[in-house]
Amino acid sequence: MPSAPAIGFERHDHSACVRTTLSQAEAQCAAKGLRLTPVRRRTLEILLAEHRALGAYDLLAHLAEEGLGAQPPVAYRALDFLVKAGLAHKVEALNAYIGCAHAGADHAPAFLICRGCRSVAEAETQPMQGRLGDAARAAGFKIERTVVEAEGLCPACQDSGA
Amino acid sequence: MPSAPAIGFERHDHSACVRTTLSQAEAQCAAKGLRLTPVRRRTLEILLAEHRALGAYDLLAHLAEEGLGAQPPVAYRALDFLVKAGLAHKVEALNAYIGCAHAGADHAPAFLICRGCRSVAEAETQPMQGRLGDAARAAGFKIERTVVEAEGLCPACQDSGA
DNA sequence: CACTGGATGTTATAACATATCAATAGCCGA
DNA sequence: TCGGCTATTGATATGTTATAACATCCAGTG
Repeated sequence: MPSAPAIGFERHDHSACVRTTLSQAEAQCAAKGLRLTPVRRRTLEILLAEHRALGAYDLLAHLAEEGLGAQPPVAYRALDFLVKAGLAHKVEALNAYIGCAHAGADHAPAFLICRGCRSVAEAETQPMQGRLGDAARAAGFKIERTVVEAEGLCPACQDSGA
Repeated sequence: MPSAPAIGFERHDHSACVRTTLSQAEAQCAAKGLRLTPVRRRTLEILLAEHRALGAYDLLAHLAEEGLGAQPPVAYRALDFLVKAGLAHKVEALNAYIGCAHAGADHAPAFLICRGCRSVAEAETQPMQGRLGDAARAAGFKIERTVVEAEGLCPACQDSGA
């Protein structure tokens, strides 16, 4: 079983990881016959570049600056597309959105959310394992999607005496 | 380690479970020096009686009917109190609130959310166990609160051909 | 070309949540 | 009992997140 550790809180070369992920996204969309249109592509790029959870209206502000649309549906449509395509996720605890750090297969993400700096690290879960899976089996419940999020403090914010 | 299975999707005697939970809540508040005022008590009663996730404004409509206040802050204050006291929970995936099924100690709830009938079952998790705990330890992340929710179909809604 | 389906543009509104300030009620020590 | 503190409530306004509804455009296909 492959392990997918959080890659979240270390510094790294954003511009490189954005480029890589973006080209992977293009390849995937091409392969699946999905259209990564300018708004959608730019939306993903913004999410990846920020590397943190962004509200739909924050995103919309970015898009509006660039003449890519100024009404809420523009942002929500792009986000819906990316989420459905597995290229972004919604962080429910924040009502915010984040670019997927593991572009690729369908997966059940889990998030570590720092309340200090609002950065978010993505890990993987196995939904049917653990307590939630036990409860679902016991109840005869059929899981279609899972939300697994932890709020707390990242190492940096623990140090800076939060 | 005590097991706390979901009690969610079976029929049972609501009025009895509401009464019981409510009197437990009163006892707890008395013990901790918290004030279970009329609005708060009635809010909890409504949540327990519904036995499903209720939006803040749905709740507010109930309260308004009874002359307990008609402005949003009334509902949100009551909900905040109950959530902080561990007597209710917020279901993040629904932006909705539910009475706690295990009135009592601090706990990390997990929810099974039926998209068919919007009923919600509550189970328990152990935050630091499983993948999320692994990821947190690996990242040096300090978990303060967890959100664990599964969306899908309850047995009844699976049968009724959803 | 004409048709079809997805994507976009636009307006409006629904749904969820909080800031702020004034008034009141319960509590506790002097 | 008085005074002062704090929690609670009342009320208005506003901020934030999300979707409904409908028109238009545009690319690919028969």
